[in-house]
Amino acid sequence: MTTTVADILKASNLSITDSRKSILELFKLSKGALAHADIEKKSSAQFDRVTIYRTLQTFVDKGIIHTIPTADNSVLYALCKDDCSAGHHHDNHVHFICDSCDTTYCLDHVVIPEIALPKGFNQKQMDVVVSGVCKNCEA
Amino acid sequence: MTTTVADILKASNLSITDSRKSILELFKLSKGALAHADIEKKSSAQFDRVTIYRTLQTFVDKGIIHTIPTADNSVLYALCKDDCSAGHHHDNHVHFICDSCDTTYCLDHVVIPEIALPKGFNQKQMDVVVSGVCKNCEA
DNA sequence: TAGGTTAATGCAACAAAGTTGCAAATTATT
DNA sequence: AATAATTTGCAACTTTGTTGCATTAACCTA
Repeated sequence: MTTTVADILKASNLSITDSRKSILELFKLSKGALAHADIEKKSSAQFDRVTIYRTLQTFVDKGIIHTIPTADNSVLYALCKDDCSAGHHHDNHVHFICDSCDTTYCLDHVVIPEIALPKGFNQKQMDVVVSGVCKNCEA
Repeated sequence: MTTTVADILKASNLSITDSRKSILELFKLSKGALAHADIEKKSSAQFDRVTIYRTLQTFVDKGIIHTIPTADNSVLYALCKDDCSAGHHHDNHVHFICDSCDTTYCLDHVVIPEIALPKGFNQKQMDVVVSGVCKNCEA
């Protein structure tokens, strides 16, 4: 039942390499969105900048992660959830980014009300990114 | 009721300068979102790159324009509606990005309800980005 | 499991995007 | 009109992302 990162890579016909395993592991552990900078920090100079860029791009292409655009022009990456395709459209991520410590939180329990789009607009995914000060930095 | 660009600047306590007038004029003429590059082009090397950056930043700070997230991680700027004031961006409308044509829409009339964050989380800004298929691509 | 093939990595160099300090020029104030 | 306060432009720099190519690691077949 436990899907290993290797399984995910295999399922996408990707070679199983150290960098891919590590980076994918990071996503599984953080359970939230990550910026490119986060990954560079957390993998502690283990991999080349270029490798990380290419790995992220590969994951996006294969549908393992997706990008979240934000207004401040930073890109976030998050794991695509399986139940997304299963019709269970609760892919409504709420991510909170702390301006102070730069941590990204995945606020799973925060519910977003349905949003009524104008006619003709077909919603596939919704990303909500809130920024401010988190509970740890709110001294 | 013709509000000149000078009026807008004055209302925000900004000095009336050539660059600010020209750039603000561009927004009024285009009646849509502009990228930094657009402004550099359209003002035909009239102003320094840095001046444009700073002017846009000033406008954002004063609530004259706001940034729009896009799928390809470029920043777009658009005029705020009248009820935007400095510091108090009533800019909580939804942005819709079409997966098919990559166009970003400002859905001005779709208002986002307040979202209750967990204790200790202090909200400063919120971006809601919906992606899917827009009315033009929905053939 | 050894050996050849394919794919991924790391390096270097580059390109683009954005920032900062400071002197010169412009705008506002009296 | 003269002075004070902003704003601009320049230069240098940082950050972010990209590309080509040689090296290395992963995969596949026998």
